[in-house]
Formats: sequence, C-alpha cells, structure tokens
Amino acid sequence: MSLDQIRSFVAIAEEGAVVRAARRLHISQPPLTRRLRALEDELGTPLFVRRARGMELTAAGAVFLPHARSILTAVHQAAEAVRPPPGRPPRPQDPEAESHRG
Amino acid sequence: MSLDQIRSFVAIAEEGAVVRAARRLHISQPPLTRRLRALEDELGTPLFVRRARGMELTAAGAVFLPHARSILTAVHQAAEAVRPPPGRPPRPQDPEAESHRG
DNA sequence: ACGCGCCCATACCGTCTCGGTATGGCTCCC
DNA sequence: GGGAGCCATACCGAGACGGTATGGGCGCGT
Repeated sequence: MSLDQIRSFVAIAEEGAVVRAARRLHISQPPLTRRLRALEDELGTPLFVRRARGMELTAAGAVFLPHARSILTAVHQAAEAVRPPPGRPPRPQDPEAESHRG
Repeated sequence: MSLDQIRSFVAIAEEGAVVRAARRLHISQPPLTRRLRALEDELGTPLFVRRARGMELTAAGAVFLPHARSILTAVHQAAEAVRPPPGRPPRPQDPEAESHRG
C-alpha cells in the first residue's frame, strides 16, 4: 500500500471514472487502472464495480474512502507541522546553525 | 512522501540508528539512509542529528514522529476495515456474488 | 436495431527509481 | 593508539512505473 495508491483511489472515487481521475493526477489511464488493481489486490477485495459509464464504489470501497481521506489529511498535517520557516536555504547543510562550532 | 519513508523514519527513530532500523526493515543500510535523506529533503528540514553512535531526533523530528505513527496506524485501520472474511478465494472474479444471475 | 462515443483492460516498451555491494571517513571506547 | 560501530557516497543491476497502442463492452441517440 502506497500513498499514491490511496490518492489514486480517492481521485477515482471522486471523479467516478479512471480516465477523469487520470487527468486530475496528470498521468494516463492505464497506469492508474493498474494502481487501483494493485490496491484492490492488496486489500483482497474490489473497491469499485466496473460500469460502462465509469466506476461505482462497492461497499468495501465506501468504507475505505473516509479512511483514505483521513490518511491523506494526516500526511498533509504531518508535513505542515514540520514546515520550516521561509527565508531559509532549502538544500545546503547548516554547519553554523548554532555558530558555536569550533 | 511515501509510506515507506514514514515507516523508515519511525524505525530509525525507534532504533536510534540507521543500521539497526535497516535490519528491522529487512533492507540494507544505504537505501535506508537515502530514504531518510529524501524525506528530510522533501520536508525541507533535518529530522535527525547524525551522531557517532547513531541518530538523534531533532525538534522537527520529535514533532513529526507522532504524526508518522498516526499515519501508519490509520493505514493499518483502513486495511482492517475492508479486510474480507476468510474462506474466500482471493483473486478470481466473483460473477455469481448474488447467485441470482442467469 | 445499428452506429457512435465513452470507458476500462491488456500488451509491449523504455526509462527511472530503488535496493544491493563495496568502500571511505568519523567518533567513541578500551 | 587500536578496534569497533555507524553513517555517507559511488557504482551497478533488476524491478517497478509510466506511456503508447490496441481491443472489447456497454449505453445512448437516431
């Protein structure tokens, strides 16, 4: 299970179709189909019913959706919690952070 | 940001050393060092202070740790929530789920 | 009923990430 | 001062991942 898979699942659920979700995620449809397949495979249960007009959540999918959103929110909050203040060089080391280095 | 990175971070924090965490995660030390590096790079702040005897959490790392644990717990719960009952073939389709077809 | 459009699934290929091995340098302990 | 433990980097090969091309199924409009 990866965050990309979770993000993909949420996007498909919200868009109701793999092709639309793929556009939102800036990837093409086949890799997204495969991601979903891998997620369903790992969870051991289908998350969507394949329809001619798109994808419809199964019961398991409907259960999984709020969990998935919660995870993405938690990830976002975790990143925000440690976001460094601006005006700081992002990459280079910081050998003089305390300037007491002799 | 990936779940592997989060898992790696937690393992390093708990073990206090990359080498030990690597053994727990069943990978070797260099890839794990790189994962951590990538995570720190993405967050824009160091999570550990490199010591001769191991790794020590920075303030940012200490803040990030409970978030990371929370995410992993949420992922686990999400998977549990949709875990299919045992005694069911895991892979093949399920065309006769309701057996009312035909 | 037939044709068209929309959408998902699969096959195949190239690239890029990711993990492993080998190696170097540093620090702490005895 | 010697040894051990640990992190960082360089290099290499395999696997994963994404893209293109293509096929099949279903619904809608005429």
